Amino acid sequence: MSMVRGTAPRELSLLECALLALLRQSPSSGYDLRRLFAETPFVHFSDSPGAVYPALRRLERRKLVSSGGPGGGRRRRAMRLTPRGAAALERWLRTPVTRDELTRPLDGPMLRFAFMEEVLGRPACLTFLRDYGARLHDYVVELQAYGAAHAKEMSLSGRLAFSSGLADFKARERWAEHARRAITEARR
Amino acid sequence: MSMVRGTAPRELSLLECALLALLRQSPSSGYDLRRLFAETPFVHFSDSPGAVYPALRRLERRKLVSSGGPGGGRRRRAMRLTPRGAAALERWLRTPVTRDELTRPLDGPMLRFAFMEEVLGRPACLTFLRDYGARLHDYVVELQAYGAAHAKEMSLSGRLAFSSGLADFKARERWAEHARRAITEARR
DNA sequence: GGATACATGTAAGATGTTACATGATTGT
DNA sequence: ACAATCATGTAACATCTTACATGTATCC
Repeated sequence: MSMVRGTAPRELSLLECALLALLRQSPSSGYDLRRLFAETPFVHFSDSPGAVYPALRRLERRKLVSSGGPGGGRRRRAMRLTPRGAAALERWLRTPVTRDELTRPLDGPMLRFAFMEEVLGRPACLTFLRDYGARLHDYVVELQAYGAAHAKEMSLSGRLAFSSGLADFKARERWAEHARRAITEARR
Repeated sequence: MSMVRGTAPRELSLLECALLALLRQSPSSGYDLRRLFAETPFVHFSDSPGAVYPALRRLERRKLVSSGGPGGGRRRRAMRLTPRGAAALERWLRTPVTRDELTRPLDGPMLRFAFMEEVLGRPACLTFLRDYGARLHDYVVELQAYGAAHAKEMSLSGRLAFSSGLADFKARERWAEHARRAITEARR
């Protein structure tokens, strides 16, 4: 029963929206998009075939993207935006920000840390923070290398979004250092 | 290779790990946990019954949590950690941080912004950033109020994790301001 | 006894994961 | 012809979402 979803202009998933945006930049095959997701540390989506190909078929079914022909066999099929797809992309981009979009679940490391003191004690927290900080540093270096190599190809807003992600990780690296001091200096 | 998922010590989901940690703090019913998720802006998981109750049943099936009796009817069933559950919690907390745990998908607003200039142009970016900044500010205020009210009940590592989340949103608010200046001052 | 809040759960559907299957193209 | 790589897709499974169904306790 119930209907509701399954009929009308069901909302697009983030992955589907990202695919629309990427296809607007240049027509691409599912394989191209998977490689992009696998190689780009920035636009981070799954490169698994079971995610990308079904998403493309959903967009095609809604006539938001299309390849030229029906594409039999297993030949490469570059998809491109249709006018309806371009309109859907614009609508999505104009969506105002809601509070719910801001709230994100804690990531794994931070969730572990939040419960760590009570279960493992402060020495374990210090060990964890040293490890976490080192990984964050590695990743910041990796991101900076990517940014240096690819900034030229990005739009201004793309570069700014990238710099926001980079700043997030740098800030968290500083936080890890701060947290170590706070734990070291805490009495009791 | 292989590993076959579906047989052995399948990995616990983040939600399941969070449930273990919360049940260690105090035995709770599914309803308690749902309310906690609904009311806490910090440990952000879904409060939907279709997520929480099945997760508890999975943990119970693995003998990581248990209520006293079989709990017939629809009476309240407070679940608590078993020794196995406590061991699983400790194992999870000791998991070292991997690179994959650091990479997170862009959230909705930032993903939209990354593609915005090319499709909608710079004036739309400025409008978006003003809106985004205002929402971020509202949320920072909300988080600070929560922190002021609940810091006393948190452990040191819990407070530090909370402060990390708060710092993330403050940093993004500053970023939005920076991005507006960068776009305003950009030539062309 | 009846309303309301408490409390647990299921059903249908969407999406994502990993592992596998298979067709097409290219280089030797 | 054969192998390697490119390219698309499916199958089985797990989890989460929304909407619904149902039982229990409490208050008047």
